[in-house]
Amino acid sequence: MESFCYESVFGPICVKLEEGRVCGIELGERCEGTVKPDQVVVKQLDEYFKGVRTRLDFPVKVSGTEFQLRVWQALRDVPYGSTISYGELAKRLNTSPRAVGQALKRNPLPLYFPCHRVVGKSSLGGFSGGLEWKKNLLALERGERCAGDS
DNA sequence: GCTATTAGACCCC
DNA sequence: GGGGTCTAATAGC
Repeated sequence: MESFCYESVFGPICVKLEEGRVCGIELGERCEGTVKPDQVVVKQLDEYFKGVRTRLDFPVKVSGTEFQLRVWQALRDVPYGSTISYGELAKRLNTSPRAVGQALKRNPLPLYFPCHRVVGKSSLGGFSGGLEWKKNLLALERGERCAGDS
């Protein structure tokens, strides 16, 4: 498995590649970096973390059940800077909130599939890379300086 | 197949 | 706000 490390403002990110395509993103993980960082991916991440880019679009390789792919694809319809509840997303996919949560948890490509934009109805919900990331990313998209600022 | 588990939602107190 | 109950997909048996 090829990989490289990207240093974001919120912390390190390990990007995993397969056949030149992104197949995994791990937030908060610093990895060895077996290959030279992919400039296309790095540029998009730079722009995203600067708040310039609202959508990541690089070649990816995803694997999952048909249901999971449907959920992840649906995420890309959630507009930048807004959030959707698990229930609402479930309604769109004609399934249950619980199942949506299961699929999101197994999302191998956070950021690319913006699972941080999915929140619980009366709580933040969870996040695979840690809740701090979710809060930071939402703050970034809402144009705030930093999470927790008052 | 069946059972336990889960990043939710709902209702009731 | 803290318990129960329903829920659908998944992992493990």
